[in-house]
Amino acid sequence: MPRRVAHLDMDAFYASVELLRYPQLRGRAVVIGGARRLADEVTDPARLEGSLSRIAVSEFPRLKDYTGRGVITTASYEARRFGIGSALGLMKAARLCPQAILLPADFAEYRKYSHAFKNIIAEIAPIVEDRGIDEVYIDFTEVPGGQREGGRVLARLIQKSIFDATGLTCSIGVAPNKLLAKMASEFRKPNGISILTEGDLQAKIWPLACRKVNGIGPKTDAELQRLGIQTIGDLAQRDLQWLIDHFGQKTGAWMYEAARGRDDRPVVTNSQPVSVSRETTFAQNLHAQRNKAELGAIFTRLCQQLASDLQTKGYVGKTIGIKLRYADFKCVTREQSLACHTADASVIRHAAGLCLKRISLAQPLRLLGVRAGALRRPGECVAEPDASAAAKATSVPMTDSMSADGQLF
DNA sequence: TCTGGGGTCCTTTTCCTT
DNA sequence: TCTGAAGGAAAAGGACCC
Repeated sequence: MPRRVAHLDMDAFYASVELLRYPQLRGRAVVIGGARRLADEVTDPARLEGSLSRIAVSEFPRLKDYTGRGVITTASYEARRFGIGSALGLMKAARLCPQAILLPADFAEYRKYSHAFKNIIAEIAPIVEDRGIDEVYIDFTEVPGGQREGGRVLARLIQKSIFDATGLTCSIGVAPNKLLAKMASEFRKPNGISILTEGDLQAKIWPLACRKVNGIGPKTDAELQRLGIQTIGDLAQRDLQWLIDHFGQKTGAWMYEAARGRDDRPVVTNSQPVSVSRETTFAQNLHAQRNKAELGAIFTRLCQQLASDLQTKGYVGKTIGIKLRYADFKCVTREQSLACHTADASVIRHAAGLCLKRISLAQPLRLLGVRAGALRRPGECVAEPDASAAAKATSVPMTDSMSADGQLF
């Protein structure tokens, strides 16, 4: 039986969920962004007493009225026509479409819908791989009807079931593997189905830009273009050794296979997290000396949130790291392994503090983050006889950014 | 004029041990 | 006792994705 893998992508997921809540905004340019201040305005408890659908369109905040840091998380299709899309700065977006309605992101609500649509899929086709809040891979191979019309019949059933239950639309690509299914799901958006077979490679995949391959980002694409490679077909013309010489063993070999539409990764139904982190960008840049108290409070809060996340998810971490972004956007990270796994806020705070002592804090900061890696379930944690890690944790190189009492903030 | 937050994976560098 | 090579683990950084 030929392998059939589907990639399902919800259409403008966050924006669509918001439109279910605010149907009066249908047909309007709506963007969702990191608008902390606006969260209070729109979700004002007094306002929530009435029906959300009765709030007049004129009452919603506009992009042009927003001042502050942040980027667009996502945009409705109407807003996308103005050139607005994910990761665009809010200030720039405001110039492109000042009248666009700006809503704060409500992740709790999106997660609710995410669970709902994934449960619907799992009832129809049990082998489902989670790829974030609005995407999944589905193995159609053994599912009854999964082979009919190359998978179109089953894809149609899933689309309809999701729409009937949630009012949301999605786009589905079905192909011999995940790599091609992912590309196929982009072909017809929104609410489309695309079927790809191995025979479609040259006609439908090779003319596409290399950037369409999931895994080729802006940097790799720029390098490929510099080498005269524009399309996936161009990439397929290069031999294996040439690609390895230019992009390294792993990436080169992967590109070689990808250009030929080959990908044998399975659809993985249960995956364990590798790390958990919390980070925050400050409303204004902060300075280690001038804003010591504020930074210290933020740092402690991040550690507490991280500990709480670990406990909620049922993990303990052994590697604690921090991330710092300076005003010039340069990023540094430091991490260190503990003698034993932990989900304790004070242990995390202490280890993260030691990491921080190894970084120069002369420049103003715009972001601070804390991370826990090498995760295990608490029961799996065993005491380790090796004391070297514990010893290492106390012998941290000092920098001149450390104050006399050993505390930074 | 800007550029979020939460992840994964890979490569390179550094450090430690033998 | 010192030095250097080799290998592995940990750390750092970067690319990429949603």
